[in-house]
Amino acid sequence: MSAATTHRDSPRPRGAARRDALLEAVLKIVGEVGADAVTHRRVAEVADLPLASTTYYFESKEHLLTAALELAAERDIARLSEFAVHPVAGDDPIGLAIAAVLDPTDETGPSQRGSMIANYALLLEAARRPALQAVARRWSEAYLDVLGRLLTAAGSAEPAADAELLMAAADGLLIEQLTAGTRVDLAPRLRRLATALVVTP
Amino acid sequence: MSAATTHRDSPRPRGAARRDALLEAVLKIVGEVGADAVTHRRVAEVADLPLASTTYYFESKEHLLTAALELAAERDIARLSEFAVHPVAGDDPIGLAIAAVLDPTDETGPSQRGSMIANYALLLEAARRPALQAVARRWSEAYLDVLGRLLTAAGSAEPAADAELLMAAADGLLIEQLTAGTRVDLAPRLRRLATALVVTP
DNA sequence: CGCCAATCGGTACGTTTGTACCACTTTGGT
DNA sequence: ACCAAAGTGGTACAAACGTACCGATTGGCG
Repeated sequence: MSAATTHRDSPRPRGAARRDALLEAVLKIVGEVGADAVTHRRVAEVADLPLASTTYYFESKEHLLTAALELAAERDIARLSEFAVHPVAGDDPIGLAIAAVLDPTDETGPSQRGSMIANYALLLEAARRPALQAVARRWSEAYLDVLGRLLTAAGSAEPAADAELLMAAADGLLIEQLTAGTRVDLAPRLRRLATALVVTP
Repeated sequence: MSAATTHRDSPRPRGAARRDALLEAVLKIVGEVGADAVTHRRVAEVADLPLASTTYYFESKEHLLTAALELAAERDIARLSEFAVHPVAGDDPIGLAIAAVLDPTDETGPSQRGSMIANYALLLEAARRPALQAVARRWSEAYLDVLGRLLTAAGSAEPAADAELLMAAADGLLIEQLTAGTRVDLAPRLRRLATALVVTP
């Protein structure tokens, strides 16, 4: 975070804030309008920056989308890590697992919904662009790691398999909520799944 | 009585084949390249039809995408209905449920993968376009109906909730396979989930 | 200070886009 | 056979697009 003021070999050159603002704008547009609405001009406008800044920091639109996926993934992984370092034995591990996987839903507001749409839309881009698959894998592995830990604490006989199922079910339920426009609390549903898995040998 | 008393009972207007070919082309493009690659010219080229045919059958690009989602949904619902009318008691209901939800994976080849990507990409469009949410709901309800029936036969205490979880998990696993580029048999994983749910009161 | 490279921002260019238009052919009821 | 409606396809055009270019500006280092 803290940048050395003297050495210019710092990994954060001067205009890093602009770069971040552009990626932020990409995520906003993808979530609100769609990936095909991501144009250099619109990104620059949303970020309140001149058009040329987009080509200065990203050599092509492809790189812009790739970097946006990476940002979304890294941001979510950072959020997840708070759940990973939770050694408190008193808490319900299943409840923590569900909270970890449902956390983005908690914060109300349409912006949260938009960022979730952006996450899934960009993730799906990885299905067609091999360059993004590495990011997608890191993302899911971060989830599987945290969930596997928590399910082990919950007494699962197959923590790896159960983590995969829990994550998949959460993704599926969230996507269904987004696409059908419904609004129900997913926690009880996932709790049924998690408890059923944990008691199964 | 008037001259307009022509017989319009024909269920398919004359140019329906062209309309279908255009929608087919849209699905192919969405699956192989992406939704933002769907342009009038490319659609016409893939369908081997003149450019003007796209504007003749669809008044805008938006309508084109909407109709493509509807086609994908109706096609998949038709496939599903074969599992719904399966009264054979000797079969394993859980196996049938897994087969219903994993069926598109069976057929090998990259085209199947592409159509699955197209399905999820178009489905995600419904998150932003309210006009598509009705289609998305019909689609998921068709799955929930079939799965609920099969899980009831399997002895589930909560067939509706379990059907929702099974469908969500299948979607999540399929998306993960598509985005991470992995290739494993999902049936055993889903069987663990289904059996765990069925034995849980 | 004065320098130099990074950063900035305005503008230009060739391409692609969505959509409109219009002349032509085919179709089916009378 | 006739004719309105439906279908067909070539072309046109303004707008938006990705990207290149280049002079002005900035801030740390000698």
